[in-house]
Amino acid sequence: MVRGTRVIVKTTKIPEATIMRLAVYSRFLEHLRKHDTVTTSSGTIAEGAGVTPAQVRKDLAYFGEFGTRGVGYNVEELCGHIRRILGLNKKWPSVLVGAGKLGSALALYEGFNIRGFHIVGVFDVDPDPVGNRFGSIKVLPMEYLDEVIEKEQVQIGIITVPAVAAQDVGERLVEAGIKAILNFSPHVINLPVDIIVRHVDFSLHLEVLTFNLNSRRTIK
Amino acid sequence: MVRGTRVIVKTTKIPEATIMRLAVYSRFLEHLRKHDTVTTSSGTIAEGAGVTPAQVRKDLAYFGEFGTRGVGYNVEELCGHIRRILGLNKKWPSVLVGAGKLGSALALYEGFNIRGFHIVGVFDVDPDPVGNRFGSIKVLPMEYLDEVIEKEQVQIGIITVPAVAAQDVGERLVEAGIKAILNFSPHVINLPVDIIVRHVDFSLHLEVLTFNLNSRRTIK
DNA sequence: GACTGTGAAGCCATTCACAGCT
DNA sequence: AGCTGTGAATGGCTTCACAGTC
Repeated sequence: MVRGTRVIVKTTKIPEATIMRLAVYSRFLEHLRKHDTVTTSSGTIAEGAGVTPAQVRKDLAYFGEFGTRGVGYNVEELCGHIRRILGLNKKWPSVLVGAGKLGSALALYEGFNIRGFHIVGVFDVDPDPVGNRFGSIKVLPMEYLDEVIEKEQVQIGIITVPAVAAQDVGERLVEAGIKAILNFSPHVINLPVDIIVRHVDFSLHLEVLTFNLNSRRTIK
Repeated sequence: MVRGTRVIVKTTKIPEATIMRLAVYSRFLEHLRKHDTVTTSSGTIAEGAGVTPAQVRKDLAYFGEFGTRGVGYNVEELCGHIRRILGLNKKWPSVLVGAGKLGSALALYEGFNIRGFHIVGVFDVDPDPVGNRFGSIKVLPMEYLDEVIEKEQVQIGIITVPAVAAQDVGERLVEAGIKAILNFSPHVINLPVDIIVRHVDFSLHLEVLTFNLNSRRTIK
């Protein structure tokens, strides 16, 4: 124990799976809100999120007591709580590196902007797409990376370059001051431990499907 | 116990996380193979995949003994084994429903075709994009779904429609004989238990990032 | 000496079951 | 009666540590 430390560190480690589910709950709650539902229950949320009611309650319990016993949860209120927990009450400007097919789709993808993430810069090493425009954003050469990141206070970087370039781009982003990275390339990247990195690889999920299709047929 | 049953069901449940990691290992092994590496070790694979050596060995142990004690693994051989386990030795034709930005990016994404998945049909309910072409594939109206699925023996469906349409499209795919679904829409879908469904939602991952950025700053 | 394969231990997440509130 | 919040129990995944092999 460090003497004199006044900061109370929440020692309860929250499972990452819980965070992911909270995000799913928030989606479902927004859906309910749109349909003017005022009150809901752990059972209803569970069904909408594809989990068990006990799971919903446990997940929420990590952060406080948001419901009323015997009654349930106020949709509007719970939705707000979860959004605040996830940090969705703030704006999160981000930069995207890799202006290929996937990159352009993500840059234009409405789903991102809707939820508080907006891409303030798209970059590419390859001079070819530079100068092109994706919606209102134009693709810039890598030289402008530091400038944009500092000016717009960007903390999040999205990588959509081919596998071979991923590691380099990751390091480049860290140099430029990025704190968290979403890596869509099919290559694992190694960065300092204080950088939050998440690897999102579609084909990985496809391979889980083929594994299951395969073994299911074998067993039958 | 059912009398007379001769089928030996492998009771060892394999963790889904193991399958996902095997897919990552196979990527790294292919990378090694390209660089003409003949032999490797659990330590090297672990580093390339961002896990521990023990984890690599445990994962492989579910399926057999592929290495040589004191020596390591033959890259070519292990790669083949894993590919066979995941079912990647076969072709997996698939259909994609939802010809929006994300759908078109995925249909054109080289990463898919490379690994044995190829999209044999792109569909959309909205008549607008129908008739457009994504590379060599043209977007068809939903009426042709059953025909294509049967003719091409398709088992995998990819959903890239907006949230509101996801459930309907899922049911439609199941009707048409699809056995496994990759759902890219931001809405959980409920389908019969014998259908394998995986939900891939980018913004979920972004929200994990913002949660971490948020709580990190609070603790500091 | 190096590295795999594996039972056992440890750890973490989910589920259960019930007390507590409305 | 209905539904939340939670300690306890369960189950499952990961890590450890070492015997076995080259």
